[in-house]
Amino acid sequence: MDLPWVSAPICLDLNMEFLPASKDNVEESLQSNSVDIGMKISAKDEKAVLKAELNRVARENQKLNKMLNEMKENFYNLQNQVIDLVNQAPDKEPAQSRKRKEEDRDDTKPSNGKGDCSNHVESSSSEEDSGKKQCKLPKTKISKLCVRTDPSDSSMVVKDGYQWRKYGQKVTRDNPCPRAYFKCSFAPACPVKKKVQRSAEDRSILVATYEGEHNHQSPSQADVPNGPSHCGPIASAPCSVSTRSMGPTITLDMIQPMLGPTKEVEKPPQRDVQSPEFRRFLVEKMAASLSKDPAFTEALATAISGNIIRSSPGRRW
DNA sequence: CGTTTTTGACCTGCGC
DNA sequence: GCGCAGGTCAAAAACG
Repeated sequence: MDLPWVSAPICLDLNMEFLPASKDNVEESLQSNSVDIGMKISAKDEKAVLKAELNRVARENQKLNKMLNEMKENFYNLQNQVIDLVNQAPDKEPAQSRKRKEEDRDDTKPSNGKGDCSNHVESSSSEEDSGKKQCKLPKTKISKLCVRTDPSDSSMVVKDGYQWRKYGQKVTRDNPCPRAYFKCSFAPACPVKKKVQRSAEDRSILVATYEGEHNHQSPSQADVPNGPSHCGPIASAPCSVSTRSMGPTITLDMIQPMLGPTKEVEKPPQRDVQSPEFRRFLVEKMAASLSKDPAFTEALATAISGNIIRSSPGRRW
C-alpha cells in the first residue's frame, strides 16, 4: 500500500549552529553584554541581570516543552490514525493487477513533485497474475534508498556493498536526470535489480530503487562471520549519514537493514501492524515526516541546543 | 583480452 | 489500434 507519509525524501538537515556551551563561552558572552550595557554595573546589578536572563530562558524552555508535548500528542493521534488506516487498507485496496500500475504508485516517479524517497515501500508486489516478470520474480520486494551525494558528482554510484552491472540508462519524462539500471553482478543468478536516479527536486540526492532479493551474501559481508546467515530482501541498502562541509546532514533511509560495512538499520516488520516492531517503524516514519516541517525542525533545534547548554558540565543555572 | 559502460533499438504495458 | 513511456537487449566503445 502507499503510505503518504513516506512519499517524500526523509532528509533531516541539522545544520543548526549552536555554540559549544562551555562555561567560558557563556561567561564571555555575559561579560560582553555587561560591557555593552555599561561598565558601571555593579555586582548586584549583574546578579539581577543574570536572574532575569535565567527566568527568561526558563520561560522559553517551558514554552518549548509545551510545544513538544503538543507535537507528541498530535504525533500519537496521527500514529493511531495510521494504524487504523493500515488495518483497513488491505480490504479497501482495489486489486492492482498490472505491474506498471503498481510501480507508478510506489516507484520513484517524481510526477507528484515530491522527493521520491518513499523509502522502503515494502510493496510485496506479488501479484501472480501480472506479466512475465512476475513469473520470474514471483515475490519482488521493492525498497528505496536516498543517498545524499555531491551534486557535482555525476556518477550514479550508490555504495551499498554489492557489485552492480549497469545494463541501461533512460531519461524519464518527469525527471531530466537519466535513470540508470543495474543488475547485481556478484552472483550471476541474482535477480536483484537497482534503479538509480537523481531526485528532480534535489539533485544532490540519489534515489536508488531495489527490486528483488539477493540470493547470495553481500560481498562486503562475506568476511563478516557474525553477519546474518541470510540476505534479507534488499539487504544492500545503506543508511547514509553524510557530512557536508556546512554541517552534519542526516539522510534517513527508511529501508531494510543493510548488511554492509555501515551501520545496521532496523528492518520494518512486514505485516504484523500490531507488533512493537511495526509500531516503532511507524514512529520512525512519523518522526521523519515531522522532521520535514521547518517549524518543527527549528523548535527541535532550539530545544536541543537549550538542553545542551543546560546540561553542559560545570554549569549551574 | 576480458570486463564494464554506453547507447540506440526493440519490447511491453498502459491509457486514450 | 495507436502512441507514449518505461524497461531491457545487445553491439560497439572504453577501460584496465
